[in-house]
Amino acid sequence: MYTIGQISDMFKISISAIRYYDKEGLFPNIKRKNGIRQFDDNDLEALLVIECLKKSGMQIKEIKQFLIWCNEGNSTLPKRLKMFEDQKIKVLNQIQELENTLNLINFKCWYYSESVKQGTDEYVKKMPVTKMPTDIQIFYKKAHKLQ
Amino acid sequence: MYTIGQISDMFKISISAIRYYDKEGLFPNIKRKNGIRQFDDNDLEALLVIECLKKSGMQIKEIKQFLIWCNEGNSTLPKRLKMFEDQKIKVLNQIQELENTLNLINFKCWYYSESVKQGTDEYVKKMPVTKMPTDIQIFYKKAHKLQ
DNA sequence: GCTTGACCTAAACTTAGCTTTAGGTTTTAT
DNA sequence: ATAAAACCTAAAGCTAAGTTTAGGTCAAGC
Repeated sequence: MYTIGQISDMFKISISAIRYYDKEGLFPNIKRKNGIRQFDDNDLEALLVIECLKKSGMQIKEIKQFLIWCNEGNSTLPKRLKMFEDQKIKVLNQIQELENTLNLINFKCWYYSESVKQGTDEYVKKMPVTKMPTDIQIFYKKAHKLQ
Repeated sequence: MYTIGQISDMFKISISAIRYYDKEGLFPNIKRKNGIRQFDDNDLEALLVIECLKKSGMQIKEIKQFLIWCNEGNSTLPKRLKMFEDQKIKVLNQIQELENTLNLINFKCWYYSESVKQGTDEYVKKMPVTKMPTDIQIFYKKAHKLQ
């Protein structure tokens, strides 16, 4: 059994945030003694999943629904499966989007490191695609829909 | 030259959002005719970068700073380079975190697809690590700091 | 016995990034 | 010439995910 302060230290989540999660229904079965929350291993496990789902961009309302399903027993297993399958697709899309973003950032890193070397960006700005490094060319053509 | 409505269609960004970006200083040099905004190719280019930086999690205040630097000429080239280099690291970290999240989601997908097959999760819950599929084992050991 | 520290609640406040509303001007089409 | 469509501003409103504040309870150590 852990107090809210111990949980806060373990997970590096502020006490007020944990109370907020509880208020929003993320610990549907938490025990209390004299009004004081007592977190057990189930609650730790729940918090692990909560952190994961939050990082994947899921909202607290949706996470709450999942925890309600967990409490309803085997009849909700297909719903829980579908939730994770849907979330998997969302995370894969997020990774893809970040990789596209990374390509533009890499292009800008190259652009500015060349410009800094020369003290001006006027030559880099005018540089023909064929004179750029190969990996930069690939991005540049994609972004500008050339060739 | 484009009107705000055309920009909105091109970028699939709401008109009110574009006005908000302008109010926040993301188009420091935009032209007006009779009070009506006239977006030129520089503004299109800026909006491309704005979208990219937003997707990478950068706040509008910081993006504004970048656009101010762009207007200040060559003396700010090193600052702009550093900004993109820092942002690159942040994006790489975000991708790493999403991949960790994906591992837990994959574990849960496996867990629930087995449970759905059996109509209950009691056997999957008790399953020894050595009986899990190899890719699932790898995650499980990592997450539970076994072996 | 009293003070300190850890816990509690309810409610107000905060922040970012917009959207909505209300009222007004300009452009375009008929 | 006029009506509709597209533009404008300023200010208020919204949402999520907390944080802060104010006031109170409870257990432990001195």
